[in-house]
Amino acid sequence: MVQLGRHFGGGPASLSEIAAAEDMPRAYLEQLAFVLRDAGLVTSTRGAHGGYELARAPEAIHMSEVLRALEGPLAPMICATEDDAHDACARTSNCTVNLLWVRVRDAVAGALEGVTLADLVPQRVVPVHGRTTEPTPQGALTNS
Amino acid sequence: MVQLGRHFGGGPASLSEIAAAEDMPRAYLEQLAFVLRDAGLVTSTRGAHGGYELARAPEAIHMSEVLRALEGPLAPMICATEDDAHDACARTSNCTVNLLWVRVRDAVAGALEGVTLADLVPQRVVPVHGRTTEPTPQGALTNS
DNA sequence: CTCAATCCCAAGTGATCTTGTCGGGATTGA
DNA sequence: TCAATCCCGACAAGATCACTTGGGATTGAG
Repeated sequence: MVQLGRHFGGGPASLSEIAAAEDMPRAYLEQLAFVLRDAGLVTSTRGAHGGYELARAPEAIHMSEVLRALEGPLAPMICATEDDAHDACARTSNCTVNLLWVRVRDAVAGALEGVTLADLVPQRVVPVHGRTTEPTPQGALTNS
Repeated sequence: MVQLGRHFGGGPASLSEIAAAEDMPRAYLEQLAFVLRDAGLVTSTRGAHGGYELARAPEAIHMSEVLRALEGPLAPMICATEDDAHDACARTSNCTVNLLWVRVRDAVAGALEGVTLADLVPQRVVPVHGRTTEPTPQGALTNS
């Protein structure tokens, strides 16, 4: 799913393109794209030559956002949701394990926060003038 | 599930007791208990007054072990399993997201490693003579 | 010895989640 | 107008999770 992100970084792309490149069903990608759009991570242009585009530079998109958008609030367990309405679990009072989950959750959040989309874009050799696969239009892709 | 662990720390307990205390179905607890036993985390004594007991002191049992035993190798995604037979995902070659999952996995493992069963046992007031809530048994919980 | 309490174990069930599929719109550039 | 594209809701197969069923085997107490 997040494979989507990889493909961005270049211009706007239609779902059909992406579907072909990732060989995933187009209809499924649509679903994900809507969610990402609602989350403000991608922008869409409709009509004949429409498609999706990143809303921000890849370096500015933390994977935590993407994951939260796609999979909901990242809680390893109910009773450790991020918006602390944490009386979801009836056992809450006598359940000390909560502490564990919260810690795990924070660890995950931290790891996710530390990775941006840019980190996951495979380096398509920056164009000196060879132009092999993909131009890399604007200043993305600086770090590993 | 892991609630089991909480109840140990005292003497050996029969499943019926634990089931009553946690109000969970006894039969289900059995399943979990077997797994924990196979993993060497608890020992069992059969027969009339049998029951389960921790195999080690609570401070010596990392939650990572418990979780691994109960839920299998902790991989946030297939393609990031712990035993690095990591060509489970057909897309592996062109999939850079793997890096992300590995990082998340390590973060989780770290968090789990840093918490022992003792940290999750609600303090049944250790007999010194004052202490109400949290005696912190021995040098656990030093870091955040 | 007998019996009940307990652990041992495999297989099955039902709800929920994940991963998609389908079908039909709405919007836009050519 | 027409085709390409996004938009959206509802459905379905498969896996997974939490739990149940139905039997054993082992042991201490009477």
